Amino acid sequence: MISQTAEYALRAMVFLAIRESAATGQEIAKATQVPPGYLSKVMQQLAKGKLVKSQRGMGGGFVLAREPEKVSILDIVNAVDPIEKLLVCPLGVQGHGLNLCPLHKRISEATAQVENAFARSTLSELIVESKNPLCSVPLTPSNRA
Amino acid sequence: MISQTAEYALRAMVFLAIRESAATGQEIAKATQVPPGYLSKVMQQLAKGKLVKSQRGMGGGFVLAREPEKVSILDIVNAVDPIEKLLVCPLGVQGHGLNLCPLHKRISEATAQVENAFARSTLSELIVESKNPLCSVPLTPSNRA
DNA sequence: CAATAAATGGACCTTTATGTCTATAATAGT
DNA sequence: ACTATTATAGACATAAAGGTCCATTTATTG
Repeated sequence: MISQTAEYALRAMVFLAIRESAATGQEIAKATQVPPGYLSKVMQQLAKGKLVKSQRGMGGGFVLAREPEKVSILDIVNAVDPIEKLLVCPLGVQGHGLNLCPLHKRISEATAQVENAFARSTLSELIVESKNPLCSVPLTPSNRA
Repeated sequence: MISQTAEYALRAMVFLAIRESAATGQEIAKATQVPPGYLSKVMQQLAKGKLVKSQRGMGGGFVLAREPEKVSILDIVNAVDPIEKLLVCPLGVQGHGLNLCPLHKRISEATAQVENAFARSTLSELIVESKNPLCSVPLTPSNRA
């Protein structure tokens, strides 16, 4: 459904939202169980997508760039791994602009459904909704603010 | 949304449904614009999934194993590339059996939506619904029955 | 039986996604 | 100014998906 990379990005964002203060890559990686080296790549993409702000040096790390209410799941997924849209017929056939054949219309509709669902969910919903945000990632002394 | 392989499988099945008689791998590959060598792999998977019947030798090829009304898009996708279900928390956390955290619940729900949408569409719908099935794949002399 | 036409199975190659490692650049504290 | 800490960038490695090729098997026809 979504790529591994998108999963990682979502976990990291949820973690930052829970935490409400800067966290280093190491901390995020540990808490979210993402390979540290790879996480840094993902965080870079999130930074480029203006979803987090990064700060180097001591006391630095990553912080959300916006309120959790204003970040959708779709924003996050798109930042690292844009959902491809299928606006063009995968066969080489020209001439039916947006008039996709029934097969591709079905696929396109399913994609749109997912996009809408993801666009409607905000980061804030993901943390207030349960006592178990992020599958109970523990806020240990090392990753608590 | 769906893998390349699943796309290929769907195209091949639509083609067979339109055609209503046996077609060889070559014919299907040409009509659906799938690399012939790869298509044969895909067809094998469809055969193992009992969606098509295969026949070797002269006059052989592939035929649908069931009426197009009784084959769903989901059947086809599952035959070649099962949608992974996310029933287990991707973090290592034990203990919340089906009680996924909000994040994973969202992803899981989106997956379920797509599955339902695909389960509801049948192959027959894909061919009767328009004059342009399969993005106007032409039935040339070489691929017509 | 021989020849041809097809699918099957397996080995192999290529590309993309995922993951690792290291050197560099920026920042803060001393 | 120096050192420690942190993100950044890029090279590299591994795994998975996509794709090619060929020998083998099964079937049909003459």
